[in-house]
Amino acid sequence: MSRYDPAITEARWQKAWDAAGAFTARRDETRQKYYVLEMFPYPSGRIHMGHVRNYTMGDVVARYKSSCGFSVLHPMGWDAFGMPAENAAMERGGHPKEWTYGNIAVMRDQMKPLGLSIDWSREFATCDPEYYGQQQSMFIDFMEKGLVYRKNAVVNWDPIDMTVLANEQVIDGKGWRSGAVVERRELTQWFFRISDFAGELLEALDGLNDWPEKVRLMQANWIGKSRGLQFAFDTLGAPEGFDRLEVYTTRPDTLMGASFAAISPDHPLAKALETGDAKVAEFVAECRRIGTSEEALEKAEKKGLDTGIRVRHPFDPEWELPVYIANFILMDYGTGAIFGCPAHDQRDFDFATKYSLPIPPVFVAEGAEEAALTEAFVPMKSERVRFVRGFAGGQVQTGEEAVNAAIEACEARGVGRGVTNYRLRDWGISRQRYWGCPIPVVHCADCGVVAEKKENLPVRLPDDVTFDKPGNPLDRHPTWAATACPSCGKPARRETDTMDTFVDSSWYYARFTSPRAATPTDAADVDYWMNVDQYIGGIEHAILHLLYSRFFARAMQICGHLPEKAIEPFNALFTQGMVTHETYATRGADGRPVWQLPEDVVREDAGARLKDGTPVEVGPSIKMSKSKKNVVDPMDIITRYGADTARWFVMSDSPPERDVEWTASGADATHKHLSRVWRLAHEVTTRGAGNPAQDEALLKAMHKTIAEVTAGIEGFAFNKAVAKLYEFTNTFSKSDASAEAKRVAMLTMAQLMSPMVPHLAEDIWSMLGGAGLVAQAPWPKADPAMLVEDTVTLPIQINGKRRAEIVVPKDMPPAEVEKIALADDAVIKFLAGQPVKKLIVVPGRIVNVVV
RNA sequence: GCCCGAGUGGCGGAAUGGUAGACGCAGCGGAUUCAAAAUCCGCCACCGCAAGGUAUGUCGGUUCGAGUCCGACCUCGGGCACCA
Repeated sequence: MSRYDPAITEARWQKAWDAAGAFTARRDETRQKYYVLEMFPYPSGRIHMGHVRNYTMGDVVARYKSSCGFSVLHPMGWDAFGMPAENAAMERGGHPKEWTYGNIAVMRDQMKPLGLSIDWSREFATCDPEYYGQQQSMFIDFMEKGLVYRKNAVVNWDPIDMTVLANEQVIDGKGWRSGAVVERRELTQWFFRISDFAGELLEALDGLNDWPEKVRLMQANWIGKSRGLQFAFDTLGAPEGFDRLEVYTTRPDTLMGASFAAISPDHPLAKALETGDAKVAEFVAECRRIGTSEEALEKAEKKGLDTGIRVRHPFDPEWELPVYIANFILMDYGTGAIFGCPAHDQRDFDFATKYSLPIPPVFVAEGAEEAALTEAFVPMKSERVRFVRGFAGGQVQTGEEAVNAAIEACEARGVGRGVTNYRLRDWGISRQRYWGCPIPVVHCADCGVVAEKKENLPVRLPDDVTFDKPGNPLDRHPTWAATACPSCGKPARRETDTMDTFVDSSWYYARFTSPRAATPTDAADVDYWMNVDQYIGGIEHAILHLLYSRFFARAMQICGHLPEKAIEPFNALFTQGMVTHETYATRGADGRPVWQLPEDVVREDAGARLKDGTPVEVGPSIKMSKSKKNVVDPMDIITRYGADTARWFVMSDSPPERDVEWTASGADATHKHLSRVWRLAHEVTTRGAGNPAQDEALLKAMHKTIAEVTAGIEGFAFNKAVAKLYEFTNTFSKSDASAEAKRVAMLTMAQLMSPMVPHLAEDIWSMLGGAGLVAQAPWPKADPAMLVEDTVTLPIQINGKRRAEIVVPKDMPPAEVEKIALADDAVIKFLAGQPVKKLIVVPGRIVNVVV
């Protein structure tokens, strides 16, 4: 055979790995463990390029670490609950369970040919009753530890379909199917007390040194610690029970610039006014049509309604401020009520301008005079400003100093108290949907809300459900909810809400350490395998999934399911970029976009069309997603060229943290390169003696490549590792070194390539007589003696511009380098006799002559 | 709107504050071939005949020296708590 045939070869090596049990993770106390995990996939139907990229990256790390002698755990599972399964059932009939397990079977079959070094014996899906039953058991533990509670919270309500909508299902304020204007509606829901951990989750970020700085920053901002003043206004003309209005402000130093107070439409006072005042009721109803997302709220036009109620300024009983209901005040942050200082907050400024309220400045720029404002003056808190209506601290101070002084001054006068607030809200986990983990509690008329007994777990989802009408099938199931109260035994009703799918993904990493255990985790296994040493996933999970997992690990530790060391479950995090693709859409009858698959679109110079000629709108290249249909099927590449080509391709070129735009070109070239390497290896077996005088040069290049590829893999710069391997391929190809040197060099190259293209590497390894499997061979080490160069080429700059270069011995003293540089013909020419003002010699780097 | 990123040849990208464009793709030229495929060799930022000049989204700044550091802006992307 003189050609590389992946179709045969890849299957053969996969069998060989299986036979050797190469990827079965074993608790081996004699070896250091390494747990590498990629964020597990949602079984959407077929694998896409993002999966190939993600899992190949993890595989490179897993195979590399294994070669370095670690006992590696590299598992795979399925994040299998969620809305799309129910949507599919509604659209196409069938059952979410069949749809989900069918997708899993397809995707598993697609992933296996990739040759990933996964321990498939640990596979599970979060919709397996064995998994969600353990989750229910932990929910009950959390209840016992006071980590769970119920309260009212708002949801998007579709008044036509009579169902709760996810934010994604609300488009321009309307339900995606019914088109009805969506309302905010309150429901009693289950919450995890993540906000109790706000301070700890924030502080512990400092210890996550192997997380990207940007993720830590995003999480810190999300948690949003602030120091401020909470105080109460006395009200005038408010309904009974609302004599005082509690507000929270992070800028108490601007209290003398207050011009109004504002409350959230969801504030109890707004609700009290709503019943007796048609205008308030109408305005509040309008506010409730904005939807529940913070984005929608912030983007909506800022509006308010004067309630007629007034509050007294705490420092001046004669000074009255109007109380507005304003659509931009969040009930979930602070007290749901604020005072507005338009001079120093742009949003308040716009509001005051709109409703003709006064705009008294509190401070001006240092050295400036008080003047009418055309926009809010909002300096950095660290900037010094001159207070013209201050009441605390010196006249000139920074915002920060003023805030602290104001809190002290207010506390001294008995106006409120300094409090630390967090933006982080408790985690609402109730979903009014079928395809999720049932919340294991029972509602009893006598006993109230009671946890299910653990021996009755799992509370299984019923199979006989229908999706022909909107709403929660569990709610309308004739018998499922009927049960006996675990406490008194009387007839009672099950909770019909299921859990947020983020719960499922908040502990799967721990379950992988003992996936069949009869308890959520097994002490010996979590102790050996935790933490995840390297976690890899999309940047889109930077906040929610990762924060929830950090919370969950703490909660599990409290309940005895994780050791203390695992409260930060991910030692190192790598956020890969996304695979993006252009989007294609035609227009539906209602004018809404109808997304089209790339494979159905014919791209033309002027635009794009469907195969039947329908014009297609081409949208920007964005994250591949099922909902936008801008997905490309990697299986085409695998069947045509083999898995190694797909793997090498996604590791080349783009740095892993950067988004990569998928284009069809390039796969062919990748395949050519791999064939070339194989051919070069094959030639080694047939060539003549060669020229031993060239051996050293080839082996030096080999050791340099070992160092560079190792550094590339360690540093998650796979694209650079690949580039260095290309370079070495060229060097190898041109070298006429001896047969033995070439054999050694090629064996090493196969090893260095093996994390990326394991099948090809095995083939070359066995062809050249390598011992055993390359997958189990120890990683090569670069010989430092072979990396040393004797001379160095120094560029010479004149006034920062490169004009010449000199070759000097590596360790030449700077004084001698200076002499040689100044004696250089090109340098003399460019200096043209001008005196040298300064001469900078950076040893081994550069010479700069300043004239 | 708020928080976080990214922007370098025709394209993907490389570059501890030290020769901008490694490596790859595409393109061009050549060898081989009856011809092709495959393979191999060479060229390849822009302007300029050249000397040389201009170039890392834009505008400023720090520095002997800036793609890299600082400030402002522009564009694109991610997240915004019920998409996963």
